Amino acid sequence: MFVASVIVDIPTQALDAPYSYAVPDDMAVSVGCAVLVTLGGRKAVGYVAGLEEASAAPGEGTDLWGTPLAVSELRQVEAVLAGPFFDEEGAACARYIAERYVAPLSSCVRLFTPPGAVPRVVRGRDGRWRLEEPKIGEVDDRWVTRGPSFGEFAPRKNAVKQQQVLAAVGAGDVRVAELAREFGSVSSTLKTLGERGAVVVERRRRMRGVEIGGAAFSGEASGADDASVSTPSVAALSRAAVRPQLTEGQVAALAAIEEARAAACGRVVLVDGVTGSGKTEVYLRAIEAVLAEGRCAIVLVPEISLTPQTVGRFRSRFGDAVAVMHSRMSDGERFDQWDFIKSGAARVVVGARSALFTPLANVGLIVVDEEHEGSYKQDSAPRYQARDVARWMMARSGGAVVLGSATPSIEALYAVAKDPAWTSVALPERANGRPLPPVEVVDMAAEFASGARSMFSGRLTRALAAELSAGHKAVLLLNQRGFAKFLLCRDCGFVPECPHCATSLTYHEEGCKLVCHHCGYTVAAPPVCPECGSPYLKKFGAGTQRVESDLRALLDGMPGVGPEVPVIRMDADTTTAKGAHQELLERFGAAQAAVLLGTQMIAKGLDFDDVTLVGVINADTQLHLPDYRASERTFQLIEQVAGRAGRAELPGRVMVQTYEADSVAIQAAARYDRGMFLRAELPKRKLLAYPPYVAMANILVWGADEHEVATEAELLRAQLADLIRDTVGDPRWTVLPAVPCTLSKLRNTYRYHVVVKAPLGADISAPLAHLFRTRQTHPHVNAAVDVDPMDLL
DNA sequence: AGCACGCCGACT
DNA sequence: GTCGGCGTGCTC
Repeated sequence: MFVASVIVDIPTQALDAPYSYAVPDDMAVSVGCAVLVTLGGRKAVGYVAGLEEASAAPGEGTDLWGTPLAVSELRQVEAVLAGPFFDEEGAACARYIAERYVAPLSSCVRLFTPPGAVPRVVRGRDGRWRLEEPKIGEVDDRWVTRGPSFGEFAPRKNAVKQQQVLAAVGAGDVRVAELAREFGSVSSTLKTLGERGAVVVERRRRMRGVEIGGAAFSGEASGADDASVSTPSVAALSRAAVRPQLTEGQVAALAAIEEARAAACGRVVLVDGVTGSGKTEVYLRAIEAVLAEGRCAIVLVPEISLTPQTVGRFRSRFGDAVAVMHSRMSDGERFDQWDFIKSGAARVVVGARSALFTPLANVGLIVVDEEHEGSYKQDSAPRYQARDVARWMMARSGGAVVLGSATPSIEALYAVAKDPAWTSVALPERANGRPLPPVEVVDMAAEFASGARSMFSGRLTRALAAELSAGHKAVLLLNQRGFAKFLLCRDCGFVPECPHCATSLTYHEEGCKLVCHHCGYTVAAPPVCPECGSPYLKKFGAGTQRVESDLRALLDGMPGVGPEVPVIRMDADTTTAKGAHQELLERFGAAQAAVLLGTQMIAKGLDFDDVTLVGVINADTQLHLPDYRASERTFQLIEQVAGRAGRAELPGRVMVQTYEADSVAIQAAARYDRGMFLRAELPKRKLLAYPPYVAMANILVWGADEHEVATEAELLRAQLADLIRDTVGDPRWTVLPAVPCTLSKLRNTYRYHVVVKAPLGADISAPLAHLFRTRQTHPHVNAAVDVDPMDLL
């Protein structure tokens, strides 16, 4: 008799612990399976997190918390519904994430299941509980192949369709759907041919989002240099594609990675390489070595840089052994990739943070590219940091972690300095030997003082003219945060705000509307001030649309440039459609001289040889965000965007327009001087007790009634302070007062927060987990913990 | 979350 | 004397 620890899939704090169920002897259950159980008076889906032989002490078992239970009194697992989705290691990982990030166990377990592939328990209109079939499953295509008498069968002269079909099949297997598309209805033709034995129609598993026989990336229009590779065998890997000569730095990086892998204890190698230094080639070689040992590898990439080009680089080296996993894929596509990985045919998974949880066996290396990126932190429960989970996984399974970045996070740099398990290797030079482009800082305050009113400084204008007239390309970054256009009454200072969020509304030229960028609330722009009736409502700031039209006007009047030079705008508005992102980039790539104007999304990953000028229109807008990471982000942004210029033969240049020309973040970025930045930033962090010098957590409290929210936040603060005093008793722990968040109101909910700090290395999660497990939940006010928060907004 | 158990007011 | 309001509390 076995006892199963089941995590019930009901998202409630009160049920968020494993429950024990007896497994009938004739039932085949393994860890990771979805099962049907009865809980209270209802049926529920649960996941098996552990299996134990009914204990030696007769009639007794224990749950994961050690509570003894009489086996004879346990309810039975009623059915196995699906899976297994994970193994013992996966179950341990879910438990780790639940504890570390103070998240519901059920939400952590769900990380491992492909969405839509598990049946759900729902209540019918008759009030009864019943099982609803999964919406997602495998799909088949019908294929036509040559039959035993394919060669002999000769259709009659007037049987045109038969001839067409036979010709098509002769060139290779085809799908029935494809034949039908080309030749119209083919069902009777296929029936006849099938009866004669000329063809055979069979069902084959279809892999959604993957073109047949090839390795094209799905979800986007096919990439410019799409992989045309279909060599699956790992034996063939070493002879695949172009293998460039390695630089000295790359050789050193590989050696460090090999050493870390040999140690087999979750060591971390930070590949600290400037843009274009060939970090990807290092990853590829390291993965080759991992595969040669019979182990597998995961490559994590930030959501936005997961493009066909990125995937193509891995496919061209590892062929069909590459699986892809990211959030823009449909549930069907994810299911197919998940199943493909489960089958054991995939050896490398490339994907966003969720790729950590695919059923890839025997992972020996996890690469986290652009390690500093914020998208590795999930912003809903479980709020895990993929970089840190990767490290936990590799420590458990005896693998290694490779972090790559041109602008490593301060946390990573600190760990390299302090933790012997971390090493770093610098790739200080671009692989092609080109120098990094010089960065000029343009002091916009000085420009303004000298009478210039354009958002394009004289120097940027001259640089644009020079580069574009020479047939080169330019990339202009508009740092939208805090720069969007808003209305301001010159008489009373009134700024229209969103009624649901504590933010000013953004003015949109198109349709003369005011739009909230958080909740989408839209109103017509008022002709006069709603507060005082003044007609002097001034439009402040500049959105991408306005910058685009100003830039257009500027280029049109520019000698040697003119209207033929396209301006391609890339922001949230122009990239909503599926594939629009890719299409815009292709247009930019195909053009002669052109300007790409965009928001943050253009800062990384794009790689065009003929970009010679990068301009940052407004470098300092996010410098003013009230967040402790503001300087770090500004520094990183400038360094990243500068790397877009001069990647090939043509030399590049970078211009950074700013009103804070003297700020350290900007000056240091302009000199590519990380040391200078850190020497200014680290003492501030230390003095104010921010990471990397402390462990930090943020308790978010939100609800519809501001007073209730404030009261609950204060209650939590007091409870936590007491708990820490009683259980930890370390005066270095601090619980800051409950205060409104910077975004104090969002989508009609009021938001407060409580910041907790603990000494480095302390288990900051423990008291938080204890508090959240035992506290009485408030009926109208929600609370959530964010451990290692990315920001405190 | 959902359901039972439970202890007080208006109905057959 | 019973039906039913929804206020705590438990669910392997």
